[in-house]
Amino acid sequence: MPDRSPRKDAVRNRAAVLAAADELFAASDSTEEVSMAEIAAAAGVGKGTLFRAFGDRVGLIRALYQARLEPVWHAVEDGPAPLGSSTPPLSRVPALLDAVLCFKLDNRRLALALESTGNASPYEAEHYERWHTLLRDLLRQIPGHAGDSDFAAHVLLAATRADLVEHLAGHEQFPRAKLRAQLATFAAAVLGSGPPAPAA
Amino acid sequence: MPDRSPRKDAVRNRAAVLAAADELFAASDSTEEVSMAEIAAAAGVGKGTLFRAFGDRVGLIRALYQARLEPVWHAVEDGPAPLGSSTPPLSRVPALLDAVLCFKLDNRRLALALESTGNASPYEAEHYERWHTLLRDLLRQIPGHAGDSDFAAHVLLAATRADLVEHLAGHEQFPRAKLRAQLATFAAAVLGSGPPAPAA
DNA sequence: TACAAAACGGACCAGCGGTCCGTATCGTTG
DNA sequence: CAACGATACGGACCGCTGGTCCGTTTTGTA
Repeated sequence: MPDRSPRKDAVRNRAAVLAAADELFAASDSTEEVSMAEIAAAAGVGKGTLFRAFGDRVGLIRALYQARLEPVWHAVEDGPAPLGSSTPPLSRVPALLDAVLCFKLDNRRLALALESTGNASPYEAEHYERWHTLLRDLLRQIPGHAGDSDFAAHVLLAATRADLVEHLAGHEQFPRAKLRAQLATFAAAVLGSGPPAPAA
Repeated sequence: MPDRSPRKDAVRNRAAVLAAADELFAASDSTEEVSMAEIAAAAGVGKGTLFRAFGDRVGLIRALYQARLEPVWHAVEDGPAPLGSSTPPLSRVPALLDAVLCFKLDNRRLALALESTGNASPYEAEHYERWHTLLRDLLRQIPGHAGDSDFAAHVLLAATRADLVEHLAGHEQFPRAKLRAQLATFAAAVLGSGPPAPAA
């Protein structure tokens, strides 16, 4: 019996903090302006509890992010087409990119917070590595695709970066559909290294 | 006489601060760990002086960045081929991207600091807008190029983002030449032709 | 019911970016 | 050269932050 099961109040408080943080982040313009003390107060919990449960600020944000991301990952790993593994690479890649883009659109504040929290590079987070590895391996399987798949995967993912999405969708008021279409077009151009079919 | 010319000690101190900041940033792993007080001390100046000269932290970093960037801009606006405006778009675009990449490689810490300083999105900085506008207009002039030039310009620039460059060149130890070649290949694919021949 | 083990919470801390204002320097004018 | 506004200096000072500590309370088991 190496692990003890966590106590009831601990899990309740953890959930309360998660919920409070989620709400506060969603309500504020920038994540930076929500302090840990505020989150603790909103959750009806002491600061010590908050830090014991999540370690530090990034720990909290990461936990929230992972929770939101989990269903998407599930769809990618076990789900049906076009996200699931039964899809051929040439159509799965755009589907994945679209899913990532939609996720960022739906979780703007959170993604922004995670990708630009102080010092830590988003490229060292393990969820990035998962996306990158998957995408890279798919690109390798596409016959016509020239160039280095590793780098191409990085760039395609960079097209969905939270602050770029925020700039286009938020500051420049691009509608969701337009962004998705542009990303799809761009991905198509990259995938078939020759000139792509005329845009619709 | 709307402007007064600045006092001599003011300009001397400004230069001292700039030099000290430059050195400290270059010496530290992450810009975040260099405090304003340290910079002031290293420059042999009071904190007040520092803040009066640059406004705030981002002001200082931006001033440093602009100073480094100026020669590159000069080469792009008035210089000879392949960066200058006499170059045809199809070969000028890769040259510009390469110049940006090299600049980021040569100024890793600084670029990293500017692109991820706290809250401010790098997409609202005016130097970004200059690059983006130039690149977008060039893309529009390329006949075979399909898709939205505005978005494509964003993505191509995203391929040179400081933290991606840092991840690849620093953490993954990619040699400089490899990165440049990969970016060139990728850009060529986007521009609408197959893989290019040159690989110097 | 007794009693460890685990979790709580908020006073507390060091350090940050940024401000303020009494003092020192500049450079201009007679 | 003297004198005197204007300008810049510098570091004590402020509010606030993320993060820690430890006496107190809750939990669950024997």
